[in-house]
Amino acid sequence: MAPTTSSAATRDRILTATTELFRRQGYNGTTLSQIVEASAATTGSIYHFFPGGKDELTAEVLRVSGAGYGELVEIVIRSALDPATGMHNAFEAAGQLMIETDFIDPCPIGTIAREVASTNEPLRLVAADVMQGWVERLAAVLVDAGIDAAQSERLASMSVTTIEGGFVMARTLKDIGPFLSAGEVVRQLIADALPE
Amino acid sequence: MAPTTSSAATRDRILTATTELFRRQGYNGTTLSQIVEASAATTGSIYHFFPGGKDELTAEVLRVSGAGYGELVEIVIRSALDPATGMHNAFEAAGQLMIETDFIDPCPIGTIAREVASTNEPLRLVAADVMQGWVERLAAVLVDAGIDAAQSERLASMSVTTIEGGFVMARTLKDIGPFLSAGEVVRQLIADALPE
DNA sequence: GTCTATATCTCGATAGAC
DNA sequence: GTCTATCGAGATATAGAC
Repeated sequence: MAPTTSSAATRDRILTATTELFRRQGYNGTTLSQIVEASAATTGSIYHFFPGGKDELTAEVLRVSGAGYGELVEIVIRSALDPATGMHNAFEAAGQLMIETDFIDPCPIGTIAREVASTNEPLRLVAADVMQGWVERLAAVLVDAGIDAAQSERLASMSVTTIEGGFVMARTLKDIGPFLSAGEVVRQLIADALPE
Repeated sequence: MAPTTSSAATRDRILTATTELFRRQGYNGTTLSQIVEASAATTGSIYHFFPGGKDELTAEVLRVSGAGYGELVEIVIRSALDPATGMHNAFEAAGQLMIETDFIDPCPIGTIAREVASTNEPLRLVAADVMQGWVERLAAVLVDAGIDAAQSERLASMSVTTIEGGFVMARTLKDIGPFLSAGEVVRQLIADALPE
């Protein structure tokens, strides 16, 4: 039972355009009219697909892009010989992306979360779900590599913390040096925890 | 040569109120009329002290509060027996503050930096100066404790990265667990680098 | 599902009296 | 230095034809 082709395409265009705008401008810095223009949709279409307006659209952007980032990072890590190397590769790839995009935010979720955490509880909860999901996903990879559950959870949490902080630093300084050197620390932390 | 009492008080009230609003709502989420109300000033006074409007006021908030945070952290670290313990104390204090304030942002600079990095180059540069200053300040403390210059710079950079990432996590999850456990990792990293 | 038109509100900024 | 009044622009959201 395939969805109507044109509807799906429009909804997707709206989500994609909004994600891209959020990466450059955050949540409060992005307006609906910018989304209308960038997605080549109309105000009517946006409210058709997201009757709750900007906040419902934002929640969906957080969920969809959050799941995408989590999946991407897991794939990068699992395709390496071990998770320490894999995490290192993930930092390298994100750093390369920042260089290539002139330091547009690789992932807007941390920015939006910090923007709305005290003022928009529904959106904060969505962001918290996404971030908790990242930690659990990473922890599962580390458990699969033979690290015990508690240590895996701590390392996974530290990894997400470092990635988020690294984005703040890189984007502000327009320099991936601190980001990559933080990635090297995380690589070592994971390597030290690996069995054998 | 003391400044006019009333003027200085008003200017300070504007800066303080704006910093507080930024901690809850970020840059784009805070309006001039909110600043007027919270500072008990008037539009005219704001433009009198900050002729460049919101952006000039924001730049000054970044500089003043950024210097304040840097000084505070240095004092906390230097008042401990060694910088590893001191850094641990700084994480504990920040965590305590987040609990007490229901997770209002302890420091809005990272949020604002990420909000404006792609859209407001003058403000991005101010934020970069502030952040670079933190790293240099922390590195100097580590050098004083006997760690070589290159290693001190890396550890200082990693510390700021971890603090910023920890703020994102704590504020989003409303849980200081990940923040404190990241602080424990940083404490260990510094302890391992200390001579003797 | 998509479109245009528009309602209602608030934004940042300015003017000019005091 | 501080005040009130207000500007023009642009915000989110809605209405109703198609």
